[in-house]
Amino acid sequence: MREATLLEIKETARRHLVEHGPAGVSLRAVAREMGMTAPGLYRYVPGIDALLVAVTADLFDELASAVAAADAGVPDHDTDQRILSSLRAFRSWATTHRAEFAIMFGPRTAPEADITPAVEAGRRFGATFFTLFDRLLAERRFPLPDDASVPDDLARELRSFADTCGIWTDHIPVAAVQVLASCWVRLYGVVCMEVFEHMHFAMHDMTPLFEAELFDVLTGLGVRYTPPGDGGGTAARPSDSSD
Amino acid sequence: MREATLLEIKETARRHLVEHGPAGVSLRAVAREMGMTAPGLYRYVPGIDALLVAVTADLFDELASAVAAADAGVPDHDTDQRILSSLRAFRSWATTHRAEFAIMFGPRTAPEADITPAVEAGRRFGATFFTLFDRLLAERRFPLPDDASVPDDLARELRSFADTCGIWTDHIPVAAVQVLASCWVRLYGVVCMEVFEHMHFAMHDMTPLFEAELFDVLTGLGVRYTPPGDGGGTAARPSDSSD
DNA sequence: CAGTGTGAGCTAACGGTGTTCACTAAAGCG
DNA sequence: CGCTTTAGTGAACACCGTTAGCTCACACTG
Repeated sequence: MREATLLEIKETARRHLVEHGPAGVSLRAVAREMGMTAPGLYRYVPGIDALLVAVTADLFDELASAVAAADAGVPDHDTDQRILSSLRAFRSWATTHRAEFAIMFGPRTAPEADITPAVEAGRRFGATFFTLFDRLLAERRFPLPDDASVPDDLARELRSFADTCGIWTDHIPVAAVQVLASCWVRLYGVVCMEVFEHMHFAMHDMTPLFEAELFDVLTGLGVRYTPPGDGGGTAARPSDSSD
Repeated sequence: MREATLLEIKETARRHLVEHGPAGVSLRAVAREMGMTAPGLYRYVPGIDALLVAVTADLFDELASAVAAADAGVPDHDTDQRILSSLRAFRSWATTHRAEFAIMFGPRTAPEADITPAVEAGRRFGATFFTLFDRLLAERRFPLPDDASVPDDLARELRSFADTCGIWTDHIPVAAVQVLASCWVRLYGVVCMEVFEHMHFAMHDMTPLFEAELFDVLTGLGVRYTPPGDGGGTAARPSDSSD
């Protein structure tokens, strides 16, 4: 009953989000479309900001599901392909859900205090990759730099990060956490760039650049890269199969 | 006369931007603060969107100036330090001008057609780094991968990118452009992450992570990294001087 | 069954927004 | 002086978020 209405509110808001952009989501419009009036929505949601946060949280779960589905779509033992598939699913979801991605990964507007549901969902999303990375670590795919080579202040921050994200710091060296952070920053950067269209004036298709970054990142991680449509035979550089 | 008024409008808008966030910029408020009424502003600016775009364009110029100043602050011949200083200036400006950075590098809201002044200014900003990178290239600091190793589709996009940005494609191999793009994506990613505070729940000071990325990127470019406060003596890893 | 809550949803209102239109007043110019 | 251009205003329209007070239907209780 009540749950269903809240769900419908969020769904309507999300539709408005994709159709009119983040600024186009308004309580009044959502209410109108549901055959209600704006004040009625206050029975379900404490305000427009909270509604956006709730929608954002749901989106993180949806993205996590999409990534998990891609992960589950390849044989369990094939770690390489699982990672490849998961990361491509992340980008694919991002590029096909630009407005959603914008409110999830774009600049924050609300004060940090009241976005906890969203960061909670974001953490669940991150966990998808953490477990895959953990497996990579267990398989000792790449030479891990010595923990002593990571400076004290960075180590402190990385430990804090790992703790908060539920990575077992006693099992995993800080150097590994740094590698993880570095890889994530790289992929986040290229996807942000693409979705926010900051290169659109100069580069119309960002796929090759993303694939190149993916190749570099994964190679550095000891993971075998295979080009997008490939069944997994040749470990060539991105799109080299066309040469 | 007229120029001055437009300038005052943009300055007022910018102040509102930093004080109340991107959504807090309103024509009415700007006009009120200037002792005018909102419709009067339409003599100078075709609407709120265009005002934001104009402000964004100015911000790119300001950021470019800040970077250029940092660049000019070190001896001309010291390419390493110039790059280091420029990139740190970029991050420094970003972190001290979060709201401004958000509308410059965050998700786009206006259709691409009418943001040309901003992308024009953005290109001027990029040029600062292009010339430094060009110099690095001329000094043959790092082994350049073979052009044949970059896939066709990526090469096409990179050439388009280089052309639009005014990099002489006949002088510079595509592989170099790829290296440049990769480096930029990395630094953009880490700074975005910091300014948008996507890790703030888990990592409170992003300086060490940025410096670590800077170290990695520059090392890969054959540039000698020196820790922030350092005069330039030891080429240690970030913050290692404290050990 | 009568009475009493309780909660969903409404109307009205306040203050804010972007934008348009018709208008005034002043300045420049032949 | 008369005319044109231009800066700026006031009123209006259509939105927005949010609050306060209200109605009405349902459920529960004596």
